[in-house]
Amino acid sequence: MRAIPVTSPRRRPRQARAQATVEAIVKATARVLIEEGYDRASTNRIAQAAGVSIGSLYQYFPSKEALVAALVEEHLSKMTRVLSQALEGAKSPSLPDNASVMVAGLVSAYRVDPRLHHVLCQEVPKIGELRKIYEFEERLATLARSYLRGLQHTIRHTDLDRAIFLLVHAIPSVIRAAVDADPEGNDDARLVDDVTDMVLCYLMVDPPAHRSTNGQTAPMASAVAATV
Amino acid sequence: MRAIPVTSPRRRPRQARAQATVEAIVKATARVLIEEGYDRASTNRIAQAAGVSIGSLYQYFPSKEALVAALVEEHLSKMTRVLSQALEGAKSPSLPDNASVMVAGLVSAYRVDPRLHHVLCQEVPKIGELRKIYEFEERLATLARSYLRGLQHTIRHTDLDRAIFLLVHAIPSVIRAAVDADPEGNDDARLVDDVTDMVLCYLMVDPPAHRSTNGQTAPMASAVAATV
Amino acid sequence: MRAIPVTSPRRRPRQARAQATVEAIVKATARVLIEEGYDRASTNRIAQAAGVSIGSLYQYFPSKEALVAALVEEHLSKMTRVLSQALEGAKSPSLPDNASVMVAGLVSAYRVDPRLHHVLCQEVPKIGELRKIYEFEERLATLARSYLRGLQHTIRHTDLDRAIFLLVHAIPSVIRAAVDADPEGNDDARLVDDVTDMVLCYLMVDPPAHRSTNGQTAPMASAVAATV
Amino acid sequence: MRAIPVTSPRRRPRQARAQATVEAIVKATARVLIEEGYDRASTNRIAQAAGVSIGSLYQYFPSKEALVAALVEEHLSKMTRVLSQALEGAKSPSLPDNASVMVAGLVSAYRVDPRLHHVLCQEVPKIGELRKIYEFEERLATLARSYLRGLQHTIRHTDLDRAIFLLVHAIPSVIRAAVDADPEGNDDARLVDDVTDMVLCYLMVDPPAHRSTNGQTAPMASAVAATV
DNA sequence: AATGAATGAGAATTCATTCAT
DNA sequence: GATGAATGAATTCTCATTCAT
Repeated sequence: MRAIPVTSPRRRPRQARAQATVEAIVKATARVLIEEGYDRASTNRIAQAAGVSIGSLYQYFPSKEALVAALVEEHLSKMTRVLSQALEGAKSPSLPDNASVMVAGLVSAYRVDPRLHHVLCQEVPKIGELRKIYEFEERLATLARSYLRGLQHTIRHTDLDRAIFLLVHAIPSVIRAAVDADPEGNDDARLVDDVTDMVLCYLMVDPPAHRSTNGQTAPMASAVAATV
Repeated sequence: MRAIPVTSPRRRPRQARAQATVEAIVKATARVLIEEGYDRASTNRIAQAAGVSIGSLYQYFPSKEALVAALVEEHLSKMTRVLSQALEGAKSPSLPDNASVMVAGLVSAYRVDPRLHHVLCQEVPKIGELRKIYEFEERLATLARSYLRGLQHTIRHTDLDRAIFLLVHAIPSVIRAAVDADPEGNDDARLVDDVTDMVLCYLMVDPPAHRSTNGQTAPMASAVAATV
Repeated sequence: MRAIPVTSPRRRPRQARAQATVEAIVKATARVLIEEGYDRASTNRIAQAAGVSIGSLYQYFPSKEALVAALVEEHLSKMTRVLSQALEGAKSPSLPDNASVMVAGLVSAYRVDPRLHHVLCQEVPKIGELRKIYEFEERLATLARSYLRGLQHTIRHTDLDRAIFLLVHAIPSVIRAAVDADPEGNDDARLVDDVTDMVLCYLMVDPPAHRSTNGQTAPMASAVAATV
Repeated sequence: MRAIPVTSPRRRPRQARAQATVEAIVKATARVLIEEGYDRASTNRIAQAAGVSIGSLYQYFPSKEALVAALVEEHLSKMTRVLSQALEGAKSPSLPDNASVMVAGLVSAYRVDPRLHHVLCQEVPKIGELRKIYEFEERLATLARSYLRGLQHTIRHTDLDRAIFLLVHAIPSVIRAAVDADPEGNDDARLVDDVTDMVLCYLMVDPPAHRSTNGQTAPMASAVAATV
């Protein structure tokens, strides 16, 4: 099958100068990936974009894949951090409240760098370390599972894992599509409402009263979304 | 930015033999794409896999992109055909009935060649003609729009396009994930039920009685699914 | 330890044109190896020296090692051929007669392309297929063994294999050194005599009468040598 | 042709610490050369193996060639030292006695670091200073010449230089082969006997009585060998 | 003196594509 | 029409060497 190249970083930069170089390289990787696409993103081009010699690039990254893997890792941790921060505020035990905060957090996460995310998901071959892009959704599933377990009684589904499987695949792709379609994020409040609505309809035995308001933004939910 | 190569087929083969050659090449492209991934899939390898000389390949396809574009086209039309066939049978005007048939049709469509679909969606750079892979979901949206317009009164949403946007992105990604996770398709009946349930919850003012059955397959829906 | 690269030839040339290309490449490899040494002999330089594009080179040889391996093989078979031809003539069962013919044959073999032989032995890393340069001496040992077994009674040594081990390592290196020191081969007749003398002294219970003639060429032996 | 790089050591280290560094580097060179082969032995790898920064390496050695040249020098002087020590003991004017001591000394010399010797002889390109590896055999020739001149009358050969040429190329290669084939040196005593026997047969008008004992170790000779 | 970051020429190798037969 | 030989730009990656700290 396919060979999996080495992706573990090569040398830990000790001096500040080297740290800067590494960062410049990773940043340049993102830029080139976005602007040129995965297969046009040659290591030379990336080095050039980073204002660094090709030798320096290989001093820190043993292969092109290692480069992208580092970027994936960074991007993922950014998304995770954004999501976590968004979730910190709201600790209401109510599913509806939480759902909208969660969805709003997700939207923020997917706003971190949508164009990079796109390339990482749609062009990068998912081999070895590069499979890690999928991890965000896995973390999401874990998160959802642990939260929803405590609310089993308000949920229609007997098979919670199954319900989570559906949501964890349905929600991100809706958000991703919406984010891609609306780069400025003008409509994010409504997006949050719509997705939240979808989630609540799907999960709850008795969905909340705003059930029929789709098309008009429900005030509270969008207030939360706007703060993200 | 990125150059978009010529992708229109070079010459329409008139003779049966040539037709066979073209088919062999496209089939080989699919095979190599699946086995090697996009960037390892060289035209020489494809020609070899097709049992054809590289010269012959270029006789019919002016570039690698044209080759993959042809494959995308073929794959898309197969999926569309499978979906259409699935929809032909059921003409009940009832949304619940139709939804499950539709979902079952979609599942069948995504079963056409999941591994190829994966490569086409997750690896192939989406430039020029290769964007066409997104067309399936666009066709889906059109289909849904025209069907649901007639049922506005049974639907919660005032902004139908918006609701369709959500569904059209949510449903395929759930199905794709489920199909990838269950290559044999043993659980397809349940998948159809679950997704249908999700759709109906989301769309209908008064979702049907089986609302709370998730985790147990609703007989009727799975009966339909089984016939696909 | 050290990675062993692929060395089996890539594609069998079918057309005459390709055959010529392959030959040109191997010839160029020898030339560049001799002129530049192993580590300066880049595949690009070789391709250029062969008047062929680098792509053509890799069409037929999957790696630099494969290239050198092919050369080794060719060189070895040339040497073997020359030796065999030299041995064909003389079928006398007498050890002295045979020895000088054998030695003369060896000298001719080591004259095939001494500079190439030198690089192949002294610079090329002996990994994988490239170990084969050592095979000539192994073949020699086999040859000597089968011949000398029939003459056990005229030989001083009870442990024949041991005696052969010594000779098989002693003789070629003397010849090689002499060949390198005398590129024109003016002194080959004397070389044959000297080495033959050495062999006979070493092997025979009663070495022949010319034992003390070293320094003056014994007529018969040199006559044989001259015909090679 | 080939450029010959600077090989003279850059600065004579005066301090003990620097001396230690230099030694560590040369030792590391040997290690890496043996383990990785010449072309995989990069200066960075060597510096790392020496536990020294690449900058320090270049402080003492102006080039890779200088590094290897220093190693060659060291290795050669070790071999010479071992040989000299072995010769010191025996000062008998008898050729047979001396021959076996000499051969035993040679065996010890070639046992100094056979794997390094192998790389140095068989892989390192013999340019510039690196030709020095051949010097050992040249010193040997000188040694043999000066010793044997005094024994002309017991020797069959009128052309002594010629005889020495043969021996000086024959003997080391036999010893090298035997040493490589028997890394533990279990058979060294016999090796010494066999080679000595070969030498005496070749040189002497009346070879000693043990002429026919090959295959059984002659007691005295092996006694000497055992003491080395 | 020492460190290790940085350099960039150059090596091996691939692959889309062209062209002679 | 078909074949497959040939092309060479482009890519990944290494390594001897220099230089700032």
